[in-house]
Amino acid sequence: MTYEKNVVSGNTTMLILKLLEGQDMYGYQIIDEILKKSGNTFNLKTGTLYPIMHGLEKDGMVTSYDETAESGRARKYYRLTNKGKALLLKKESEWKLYVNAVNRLMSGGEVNAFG
Amino acid sequence: MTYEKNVVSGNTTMLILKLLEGQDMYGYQIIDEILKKSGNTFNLKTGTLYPIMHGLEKDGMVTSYDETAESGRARKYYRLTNKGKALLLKKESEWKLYVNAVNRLMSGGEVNAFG
DNA sequence: ATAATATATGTAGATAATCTATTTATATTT
DNA sequence: AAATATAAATAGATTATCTACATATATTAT
Repeated sequence: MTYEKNVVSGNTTMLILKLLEGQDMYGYQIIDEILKKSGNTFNLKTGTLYPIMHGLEKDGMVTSYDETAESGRARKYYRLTNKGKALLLKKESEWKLYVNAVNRLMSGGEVNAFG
Repeated sequence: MTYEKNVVSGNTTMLILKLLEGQDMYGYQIIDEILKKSGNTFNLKTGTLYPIMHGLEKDGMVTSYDETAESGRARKYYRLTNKGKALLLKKESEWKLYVNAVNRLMSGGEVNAFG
């Protein structure tokens, strides 16, 4: 990551699921999209992404299928399942709670906007 | 943590430094304050806090001194140093960048409020 | 044509943050 | 007197991400 690893930890799966909510994608494309859409902030490594994708597939959160691009390159596309959509909702809600709690702490305990 | 560990990872040090910016505190107090001010969301464990405090002290981010409370209990208070204040600023700025990047991704890439 | 780079998927082992579980000790409550 | 709360601390486990490597094909530069 462009970031200290520790700042980032834990939300990568949520970001991946969110992208797949929009459309099916292959691994390299997910890395590119996350880099672009985050304003060059999240530079996910293949050593991080592929194991996550394999885990998501094993757990039934995504399914995969192979396709050959016009370029001739073989690509493995991932599609979000209903189970994966449910996990995304859960992770979104956890993320919101977490951000709110941090913001409360960072603004001295009152409810107000930090950032 | 009340949270999945992974959602939380990495920002505990920032929260601790932020509390110490307000006043000197001892370990157990930090855990209590973080729990309260986060709305019972961050239930930091002693096995997490004390090693972090020792690391911060070793790195010159905090200094410590012993005091005995009216209750008779021995407490080890921590005080934020200038170096620690600088680290807090850095971590705050990283946190804001991180949240902005996640929000951008979670709202489909446009700049707009998520949560 | 050949070399270098970009695309694409994958694995093994290292690093680091937090957790669980335990230890020690004193104060308070039952 | 026993149980619980406060207070500090450490050892070892778990887990997310990273670095580094491996393999293969397509594109670009020399």
